[in-house]
Amino acid sequence: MRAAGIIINHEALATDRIYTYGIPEKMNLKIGQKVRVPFGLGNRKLEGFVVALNDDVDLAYDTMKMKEIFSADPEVYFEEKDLSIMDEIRKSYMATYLDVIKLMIPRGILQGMKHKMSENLYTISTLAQKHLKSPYIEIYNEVDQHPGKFIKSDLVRKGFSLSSVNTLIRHGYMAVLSEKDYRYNVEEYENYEERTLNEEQRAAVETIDKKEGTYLLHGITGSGKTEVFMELIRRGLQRGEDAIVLLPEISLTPQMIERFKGRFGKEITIFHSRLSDGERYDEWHRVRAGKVKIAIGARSALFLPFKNLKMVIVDEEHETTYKSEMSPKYNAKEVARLMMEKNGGRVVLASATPSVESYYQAKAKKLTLVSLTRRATAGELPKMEVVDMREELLSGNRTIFSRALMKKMEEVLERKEQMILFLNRRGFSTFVSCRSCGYVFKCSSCDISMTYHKDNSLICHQCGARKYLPKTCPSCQSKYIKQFGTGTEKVEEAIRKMFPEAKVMRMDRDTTKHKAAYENMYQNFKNNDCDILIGTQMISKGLDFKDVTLVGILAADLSLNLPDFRSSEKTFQLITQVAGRAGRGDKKGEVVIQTYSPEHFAVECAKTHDYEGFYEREILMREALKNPPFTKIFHMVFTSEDEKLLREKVMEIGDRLRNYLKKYDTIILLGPSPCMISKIKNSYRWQMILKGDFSLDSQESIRLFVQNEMKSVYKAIKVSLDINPNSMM
DNA sequence: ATCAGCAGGTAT
DNA sequence: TACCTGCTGATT
Repeated sequence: MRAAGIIINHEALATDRIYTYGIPEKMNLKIGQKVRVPFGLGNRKLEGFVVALNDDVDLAYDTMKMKEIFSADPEVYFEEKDLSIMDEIRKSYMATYLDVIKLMIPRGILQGMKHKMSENLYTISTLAQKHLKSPYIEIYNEVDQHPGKFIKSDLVRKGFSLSSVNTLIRHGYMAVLSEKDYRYNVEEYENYEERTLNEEQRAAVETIDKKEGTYLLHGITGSGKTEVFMELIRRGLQRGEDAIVLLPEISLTPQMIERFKGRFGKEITIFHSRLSDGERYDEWHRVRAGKVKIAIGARSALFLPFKNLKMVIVDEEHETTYKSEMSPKYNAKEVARLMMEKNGGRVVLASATPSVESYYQAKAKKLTLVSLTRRATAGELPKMEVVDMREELLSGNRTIFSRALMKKMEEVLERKEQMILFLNRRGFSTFVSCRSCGYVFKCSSCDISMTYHKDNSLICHQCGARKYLPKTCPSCQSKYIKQFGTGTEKVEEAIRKMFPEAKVMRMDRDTTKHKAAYENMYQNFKNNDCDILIGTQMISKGLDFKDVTLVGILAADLSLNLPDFRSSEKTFQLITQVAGRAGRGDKKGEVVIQTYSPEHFAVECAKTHDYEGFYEREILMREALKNPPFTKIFHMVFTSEDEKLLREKVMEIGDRLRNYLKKYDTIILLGPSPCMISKIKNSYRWQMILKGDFSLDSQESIRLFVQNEMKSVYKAIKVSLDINPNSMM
């Protein structure tokens, strides 16, 4: 009998393997199909996916005991050519087979998502004399001008009566056609004008277009990287090649969408996390049907089923969002490279502030560096000023704004220009404590202090828990409760007091919860209905407004003091990116950086727009401390509600692992130790950090060792494994 | 998840 | 000896 290798859709570590099933006589089975199979002693009907056929199936298993597949879904979700990349992802990021399959299929498929059908109206014959009167004429014309665009209820919404519509259908003037309804991407945009490329941009295009490979496009803010992407895509399209542009979610602004859609029209799909499952499903099908040649989207767009994918552009490549925090914890930049190496295509990593890892690879000639050193539009790089906040304090200024920034804000308002104030922390104040006994308000289920918000509530920024701030201290009943630290809400309040007539907007997670909020704010700012925009990380990129002449970075130290080996890099990138929002039009831009550590090299180099200088300093530190790109980090986090069991078991595993690791002389183990945030949602957290030169094999054997050690407590303690995580909090 | 198999207990 | 309960381990 013919046989198939099947991955069962079942969340359990023990079932994470390929099962062998017999294929019924008449069944024509292909790789990537979803099947139903009998599983376990009770022969429960479970779903699975075909990953191997016939000769490739491991037939060591006793074929007499082999069960048969019940049925197969005709849809093919992935193909044989995808299997090698899937396996590489699985091994590189220590994921399960099922996790990787879930990457390839549109979300919702496992819940039985189907095409939505729509009952669209069409005209089929011209109106006869007796119906040439109101309201029939109006209805007929409406449908005739927009064939297939309306369903009955649309017309009712336009004020026509349902019975009149039905009359026209009954008399054979119109018909209802049941069609596949694409739930998204119907919006059209005006044609976006093609800009002529400058010398530098053209040279960049030529270099990258000439031959396949991986490129790092290092272009200062405002140097017109997007135009380079568009030209590269245009040339690829002419050769019949597909392309994907990856962007961090927050850069996927209406402005960016407008530009791409205006330029490439219907051949494009916008694929981001705010799509519903149904919308994703439809877009996935449009790609597979070949209706779409280009995808713009977040990380997950990388797995859209293009036929001839030859280019992946990763914009803002230094951003951490390309590393997934969910299993499989893949890095989209690395996966894109694997894919393009296999397909013979191009990867373009682009940034004004490349990640240290990428720049290191460029220096080591593992990828090709292409630079854009001039702003495409007239504007020059903004003038930078660093203000030492310690001196402000010494001179008696205890407000959030330095005197230099105050003066500049007044001038900008005077000149009727716009400004952006950046503070990477939402809420009103960072923490609240009792001045009498020192009690700090902490989240009851997490180990972090709660943030005060202006509606008199305390919010845990880790789990979202919320409670009202009591009038007295819960510990000593004292009334002297004080808020410390500053968030965007406090900045907004201070600004409104100082400049009551200025129009102010605040943009952070709290004010952009609603789908349209971001777009509305964006339009308001663009139309000059706002003088001062206050925001978090969210405003640090993508925004391109010509009247912004001042950017204030209120506390550059916030990211500098994080206990993370990337904190300098993060700070340099943030300052450079935010500063890049200033002076993008004809007017000159100015930037004020407020900090308590003006002498830090990340601040100094950002001030002088000196990426190279920053990199040279930073790479020395990385090497000295054996951090990436010189090593890989293998992070293990153990979580449990039982604090004592967790501590004891993890200590024990730590001892045994240290012993086990003796055979790998390049790998060192740090810990076990409690995580920085030692409790989240009532789960205690311990960690082990392994640094070194991991191969896929050593990674695998360490994973198996740890999982085996965990067997006896697999219900009480969970372990999460991550290769090169973004953060180890 | 779910079921069979088994150990170790209690009721008869 | 029959029956119950809780644990373990495997699922093609």
